[in-house]
Amino acid sequence: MAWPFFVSIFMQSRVLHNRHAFIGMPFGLVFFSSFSSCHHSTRGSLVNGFCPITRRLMFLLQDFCHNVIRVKSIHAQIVLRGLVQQQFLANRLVRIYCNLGIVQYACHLFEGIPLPEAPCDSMISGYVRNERFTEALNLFKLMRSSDLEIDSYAGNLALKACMALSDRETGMDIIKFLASRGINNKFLGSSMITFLAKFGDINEAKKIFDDMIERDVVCWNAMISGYVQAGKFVEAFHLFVKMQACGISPSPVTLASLTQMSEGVKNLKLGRCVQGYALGFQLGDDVLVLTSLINMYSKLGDIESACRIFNSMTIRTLVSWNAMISGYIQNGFIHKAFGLFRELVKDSCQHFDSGTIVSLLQACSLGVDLQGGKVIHACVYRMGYELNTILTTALIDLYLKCNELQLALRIFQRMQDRNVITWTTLMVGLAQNGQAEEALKLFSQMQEEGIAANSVTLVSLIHSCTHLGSTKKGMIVHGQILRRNFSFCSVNVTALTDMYAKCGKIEYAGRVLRFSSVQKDVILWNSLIVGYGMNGFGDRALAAYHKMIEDGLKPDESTFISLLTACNHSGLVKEATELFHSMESDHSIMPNQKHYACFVDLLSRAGRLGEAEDLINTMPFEPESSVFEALLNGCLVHKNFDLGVSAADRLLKLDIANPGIYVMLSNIYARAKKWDQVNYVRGLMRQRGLKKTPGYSLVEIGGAVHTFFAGDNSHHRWPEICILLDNLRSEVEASGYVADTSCVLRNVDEPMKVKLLWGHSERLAIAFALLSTPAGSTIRVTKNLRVCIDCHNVTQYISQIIEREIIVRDANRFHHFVNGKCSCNNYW
DNA sequence: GTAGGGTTAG
Repeated sequence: MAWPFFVSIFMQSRVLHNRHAFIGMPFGLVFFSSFSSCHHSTRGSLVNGFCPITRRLMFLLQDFCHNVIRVKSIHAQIVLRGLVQQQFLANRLVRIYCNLGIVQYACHLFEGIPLPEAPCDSMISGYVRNERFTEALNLFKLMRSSDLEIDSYAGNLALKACMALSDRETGMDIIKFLASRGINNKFLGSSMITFLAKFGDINEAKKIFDDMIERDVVCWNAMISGYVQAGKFVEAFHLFVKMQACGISPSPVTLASLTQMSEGVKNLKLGRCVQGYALGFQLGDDVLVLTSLINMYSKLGDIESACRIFNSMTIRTLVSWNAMISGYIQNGFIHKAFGLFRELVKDSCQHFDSGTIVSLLQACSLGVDLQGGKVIHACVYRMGYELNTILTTALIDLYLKCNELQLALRIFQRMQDRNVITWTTLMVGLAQNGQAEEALKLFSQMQEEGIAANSVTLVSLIHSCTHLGSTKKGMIVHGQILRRNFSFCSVNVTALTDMYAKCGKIEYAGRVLRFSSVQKDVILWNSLIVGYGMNGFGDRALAAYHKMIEDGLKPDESTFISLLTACNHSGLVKEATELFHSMESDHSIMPNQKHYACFVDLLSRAGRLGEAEDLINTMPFEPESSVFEALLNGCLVHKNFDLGVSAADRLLKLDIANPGIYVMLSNIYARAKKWDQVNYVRGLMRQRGLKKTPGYSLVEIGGAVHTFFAGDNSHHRWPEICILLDNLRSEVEASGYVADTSCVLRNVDEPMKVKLLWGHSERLAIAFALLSTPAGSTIRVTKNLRVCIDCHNVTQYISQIIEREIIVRDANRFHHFVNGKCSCNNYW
């Protein structure tokens, strides 16, 4: 609705611009020439020299700079009066649009003005403010190549853009360029310190800091903050002390850095000390300090202190309100957050900005509150904020979290101005809604539009590849990570390790780790342990655990989940029992519900149902449904009817809406051939509106992922698949395979059971892979549920007959079939 | 309207 309006303004501005050139607008030209010849610092005094209309427009812009609709109408007046060429007005408009987060308006306005007079500085600042760093750098390059006047202002902003883009090279180039122009003031010094600190060159930064002849409080702050960002809290604190010894008193910014430090070390006591310092330095009522304290307290979970500070504040900025609102949200007080918002708007009659709305939208996302989100969405439109990229991205995120895919896509398609984060949000959301393939397609589309992926984008893409079981696509993303220099980032390396391990290429996972210089943290080790476990290498998982301890790292709760699962898959009951007991005695980690569920799963799969039951009865807290689920599953495998039924009974009291329980219970009855009970349980499921998750298998051929459901004849090569499966069936039967129909838990005759087995999705996927890949190549299939015992048997035979390696990843482990055998040894 | 800094989307 607002976009065509702007286009019309834009068109007019171009027309006027041309007219301007020929006819000349008296006021515009007079003031324009007086501006271009005068020095920056004298501009302010000229404001009063403007004609009354210009002056009035300028004041109006100032007064209504937060109201998009009013700004647009003032903009229209400026255009109609032919004043758009006036540098002062254009400058202010560009700045206001950028502040409102509507960069494209500013951009069009900017492009309509010939370069020498264009408000380059404001535009560069607007780009940086809106995180459009590439555009900022491009403009800076343009300024350089057009030989425009460049001072430390634009230079510093360009340097900031380089920091955000992790582009060290360009940054160093800019520093050299500024030096060659003789620009070397304290502004640049501080920026350089920040720049080098951001790139981990904290020692280089310290050198510059030490070499500076005159150091003001800003320089000290830059250095202290550099240390805080680098996690060097001791050095930061020493510098803080030294600064005072040099006779420089801390500024509000210094104290803000110190509160961040308390946040970094997660030390509430230190935070309280900083608050004490603030009082000592007469900064106890500074907005900046108090706001950062609110932030620190709410991040550390002390919402009462945050609240107390907020209530005591005599002056509050919008940022303070936003910090408090977001603090409430982070601590789960959603209603209080909305209450505060109401207070802000109604009682205090203050304006709110996109930041406020973003926090509220986040609250809706967390609580999956679609209704609340829609109200805010309407509000966004009423305020004219629909073109703000951050806000719209938050809306897309909300709709995706509420599973409203269509709404999210519609907003995305209508968006004029999409950045990396917008694209990434959509990719993550699609993957979470089970559309990983769409997410990957979106990546190519994003690249076509010339938007560069960042580290978060790449991590989300790797997750999608993992989900699809596609190493081919994963390797393309891996290439991007190497090319874009993200291989030092432990999150990326962890995602890669996880992807290779979960796609059955455990040797690649090991190689990624060997060749990366990344500092291994617990999460990275955990992902490797999970990988080994899933691939059936319980011994290697244990070895990795011991190596990790040797390296001096402390295992965490997930380490033990990964280890217990690994032992479970490899049948290492003794080792698991030892680990489970060592948790508390050696590492002071109390086993939680998940640990108990894992251990019960392991015991009951190993047939030690009595021990599992005893363990549950001696648990120090009430067991959750996951614990009984593990026991129930064990009962199903080991055909313990009575214990199974009683476990299901307790389970249904805890979790009545979990379809998995009904399926397991009906399977237990089916095993005992109690078909009446089976029908009763199935009827109960239907009655309660619960649906069983359908099983499916995926196979990737030439970059395309093919999905098969059981008995699914919709694939375009279905006739060939049928023929191939028939042939395979006679061959495996000739080799001695006998169908094990125990897993077909339906009341049908034997031949029908066998027929159903041959329709299982993994067999269809394997047959299709055989049709579409060259002889001798490895076949990889991914299944969402567990592979059944008969499919497991038959795949062993198939691997022998066709002389191929077949890798099947199911819901929780890997099966490598080679020469008629499976790596997992034991199918439970 | 320049550096250091408090809130906000992945």
